[in-house]
Amino acid sequence: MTASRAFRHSNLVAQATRDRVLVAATELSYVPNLLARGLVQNCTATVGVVVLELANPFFIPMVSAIESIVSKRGLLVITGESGRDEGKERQYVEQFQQFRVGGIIVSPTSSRLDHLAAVRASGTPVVVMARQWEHGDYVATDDAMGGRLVAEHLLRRGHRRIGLVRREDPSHDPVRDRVLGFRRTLAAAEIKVPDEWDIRVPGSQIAHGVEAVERLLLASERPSAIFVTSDRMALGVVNRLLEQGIRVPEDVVVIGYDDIPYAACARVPLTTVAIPVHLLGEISAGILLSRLDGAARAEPSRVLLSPELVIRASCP
Amino acid sequence: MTASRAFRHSNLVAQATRDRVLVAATELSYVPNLLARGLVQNCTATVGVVVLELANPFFIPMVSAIESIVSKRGLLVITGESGRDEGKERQYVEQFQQFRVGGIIVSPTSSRLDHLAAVRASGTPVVVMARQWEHGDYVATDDAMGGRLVAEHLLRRGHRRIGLVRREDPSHDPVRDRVLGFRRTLAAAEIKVPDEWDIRVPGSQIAHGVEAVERLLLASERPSAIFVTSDRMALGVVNRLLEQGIRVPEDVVVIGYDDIPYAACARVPLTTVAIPVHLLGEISAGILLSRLDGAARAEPSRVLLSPELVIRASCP
DNA sequence: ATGAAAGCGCTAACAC
DNA sequence: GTGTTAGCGCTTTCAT
Repeated sequence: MTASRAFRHSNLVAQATRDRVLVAATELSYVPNLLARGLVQNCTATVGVVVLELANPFFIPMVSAIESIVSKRGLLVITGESGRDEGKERQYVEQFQQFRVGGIIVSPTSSRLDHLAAVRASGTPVVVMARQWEHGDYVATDDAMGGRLVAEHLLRRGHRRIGLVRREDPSHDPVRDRVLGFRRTLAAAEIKVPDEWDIRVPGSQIAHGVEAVERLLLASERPSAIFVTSDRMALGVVNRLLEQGIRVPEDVVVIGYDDIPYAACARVPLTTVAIPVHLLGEISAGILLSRLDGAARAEPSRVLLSPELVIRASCP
Repeated sequence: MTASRAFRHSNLVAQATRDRVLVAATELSYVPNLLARGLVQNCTATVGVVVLELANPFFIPMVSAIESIVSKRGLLVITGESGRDEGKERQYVEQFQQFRVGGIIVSPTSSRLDHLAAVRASGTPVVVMARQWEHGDYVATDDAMGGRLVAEHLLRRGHRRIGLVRREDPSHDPVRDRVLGFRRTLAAAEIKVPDEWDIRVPGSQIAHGVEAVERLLLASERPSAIFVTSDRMALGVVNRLLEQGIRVPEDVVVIGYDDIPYAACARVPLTTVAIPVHLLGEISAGILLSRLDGAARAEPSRVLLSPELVIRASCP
């Protein structure tokens, strides 16, 4: 018992005794068993995090920020990648519960969040990241606004023949909202993106941007502007356009989304929408920690961050 | 007891009984407690991973590959970021042990690996990633060879006035080995990098590349070629050179290292050294799994992967 | 095919 | 400031 107290830095143990315990522990190369503690307390000093993709510059800063913040409190981070598969997401959340993590941060695949509500109801704090959540804490960005910023910029520059490249992913609201805000703003100026310039690709890698251009160039005419819903794809779009002898921005302007660090170093530096990804992680972690500190019954925190247009050479 | 068996799909339980158990479990919204199991078995279905930086395109594919492979076996991944701080690295490894992880994969900060030897001796499998390890399993790349490839290419192109930009990090062997192989090959051609062209910066971000150029341009003369030990920095180097009106590759050629996906989309597409980062993670995970499958006492696996020169516009 | 008993290493609650 | 007791939920072992 005294040993247990010594290890937890309880002040109910004399300094001398504590020292003796610690010395003995070293001699015996004793390693505390956090599982046993977790069993008793029905909770461990861990945070489970599920994102759509680990190897994605959109999510990396979030995971990194979370890790950095919670590790300062001695919490470990368990990561999971759902790969946009709702089943996998559920599985991770369930597995986290089986391990009795202290809290969970999820960037959900779809807007069906009932499994998260259940977890929350069972007492484990849950924060939804990069998407809104009616029934609990979330930290998201205003994606419709981001889409609007893009459209407004294009309209200001006088573009009317506008194309769109986006990941085919009906359930992923953020992209849907970007497109929604974009379309709505264009519609107000009586502009519509024709179907042949509305390209959907199956992923958001650089290569998918390349693929998108190939399909876009099959159209009878060429747009004067292209909105690409992620910078990674936009990099591929610009590269492929240049390879085809189409100049950016002289012949076609391109606007991306996310403002990844590489956007400024691109073949043609990208005009894009910056979202505070690091903040998303930071604030999510902060909310989770406050829940762990006992704010369990407080009202849900609803945080909506604003994106910003960053103007560079690809659409000056 | 029967319930326990039912959950582990033991075939010592009748199908009918199993079904009844599972139904009852759902009704009671029972969640198995993996901590209790871990307490009994003194080991959990988890893998601890420590890397120098999570938000680094060098490590991301490794973590992602590890996650993808071990998750197929139902193992969770606990991630830690040492930030090149040996103390933090040790702390993570210790914490992993306290949680009785099944195995550990570390990309170590320094070449002092005694703490890992101790862990291994205590029975937890350890794989060292991206660095060689005399006393245990490792998966690394031949960094000296990478440096040699760069030097050979520059020599072939007739460069003799050569600069070097690298992260200041004496303990990080990979960078040291790149520089070593590079220098040795140049020395064989009786070329030396003068001190004023040997720039050390405190980090490996894009911004540190920018900083490096500023310091390089203070030198009395300008080199005709620059080797930058990571692509992220090289992106900053190229950007800054162009901003200064110095053309790449006409005035100065630049060679990077890592071949991150963005290298091909850079302002000037980067000539660089490709390292199979995904394989590093994949093979590390494979070795760890084989250890968990009982190959505990087998000889250490020593895997050394070869880098490849990728020639693009920044040094054709 | 099922169950009973014991114990994994810890902490909460309660003595002293 | 220190020790005792009990029990967290599971698996191992042994019995039936």
